[in-house]
Amino acid sequence: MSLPLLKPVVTAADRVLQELLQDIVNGVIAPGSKISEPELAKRFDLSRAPLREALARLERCHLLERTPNAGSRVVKLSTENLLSLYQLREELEGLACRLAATQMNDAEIREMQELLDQHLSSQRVREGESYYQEAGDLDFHYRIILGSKNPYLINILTDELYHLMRMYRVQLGMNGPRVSRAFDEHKAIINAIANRDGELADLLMRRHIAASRRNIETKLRTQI
Amino acid sequence: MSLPLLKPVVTAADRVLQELLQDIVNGVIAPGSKISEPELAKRFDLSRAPLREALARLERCHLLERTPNAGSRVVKLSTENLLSLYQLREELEGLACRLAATQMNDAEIREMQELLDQHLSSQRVREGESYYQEAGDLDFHYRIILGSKNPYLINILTDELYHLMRMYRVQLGMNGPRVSRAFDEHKAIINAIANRDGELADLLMRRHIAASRRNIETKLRTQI
DNA sequence: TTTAGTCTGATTGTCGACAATCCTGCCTTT
DNA sequence: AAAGGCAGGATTGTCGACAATCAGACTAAA
Repeated sequence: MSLPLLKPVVTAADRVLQELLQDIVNGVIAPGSKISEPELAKRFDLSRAPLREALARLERCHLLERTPNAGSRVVKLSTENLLSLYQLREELEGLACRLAATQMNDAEIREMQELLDQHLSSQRVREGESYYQEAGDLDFHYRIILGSKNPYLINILTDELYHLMRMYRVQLGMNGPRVSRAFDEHKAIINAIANRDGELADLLMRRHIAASRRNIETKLRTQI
Repeated sequence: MSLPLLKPVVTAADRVLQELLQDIVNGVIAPGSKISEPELAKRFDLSRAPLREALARLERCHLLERTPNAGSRVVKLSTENLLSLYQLREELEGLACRLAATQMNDAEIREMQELLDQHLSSQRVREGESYYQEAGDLDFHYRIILGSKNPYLINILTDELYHLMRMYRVQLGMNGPRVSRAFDEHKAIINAIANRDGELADLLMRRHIAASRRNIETKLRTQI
């Protein structure tokens, strides 16, 4: 269940980035709250230089908003932005599917099919255990994105939009059902890719994401 | 002919960012060459802190590649990457058109139509003067992107991919013809948006960008 | 009472120096 | 002669302090 989404951690800025990322995505640092550089520097016991480096990268992920001479704030979640995010995702992941249908080799496709079967069985065993389901879904999307072999597309989806989407899912409590549905949809998408039918894979992925969007939208309507 | 693509310049990091951006896009700093932080700091007469801030932003634009403890290099131009870039652009600007067709208000659309007429007449006067043509094209695309009203889409196209595309255009000498063609295509796209026909605007924009890609591809084949 | 201005405190931006890491060339060893 | 290890030098990452800027409270005038 390896999600190599995390960049290599070698520098101090990398470490504090990981911690901040987790805290923001999980809502430990509340949306809309102000970021105090001196305070965080003290908390992580390092100077402001690597901290600022980390903040810059968080801004790149749309998790922070920085204004010159005024500091950083954690982004606020809104229905409008969620909609904008999903509009983009439908388009980009659809494109990823179309490209993956021609760019992935047979071994990669077979590996994904096996992976999906694994997820299915493990999911049946641990009914309702949402972590694995979540990780499985992420892994599925992640592999298709990589399969597109388009470096800019990969960068946008896995580096710049991914964590913001996670933030929405986590903070709106998206552990819920829609499990078996999602598995079937994943299976259909992989089959289309295995048949080298990029058009169909594109269409199915758009529907899959649209369904996910509607799911999260209803959740959002009842919560906020 | 205002292209408000440049963020407000208030800090020292902003200034050096602008200079570096220009030098990299124009090839003054050669593609593939290594960036020396001490050297640049001396050249711009400031410390390494704001310089590193600028480098981080250039990395975000895909103009630099940084590896931990090894420094930064200017990206190299390649046919594969150019293709990947245009694949993304077709998809994203197509989406921008579809959204703009419903999101732009009548005043914004009328303004764009007038702007296009201005460009056409000024272009007829200054035949072959490529700067205005270039600026006109950029302005056209820019306004449609903004018209989508999707903040993430806007950020990706105007902040993260825009300068890299400029780099390809400049360094491959894309001043050339394809002027009148482009104007007609622009006109058709705006008309589709004015008719609130997002599907058509999407299609036309994809074709427009595909034509531009083929144009730049032949240029690239003869040059490299 | 409202508004404009000022002053203070805190925060961000920048600086120069130190520590840690990596690359290069040379030397040793097989 | 080739491969591996070992300094030496240079570069990047990090630190603590200073300067510039901003937010908010307070005062004073209309």
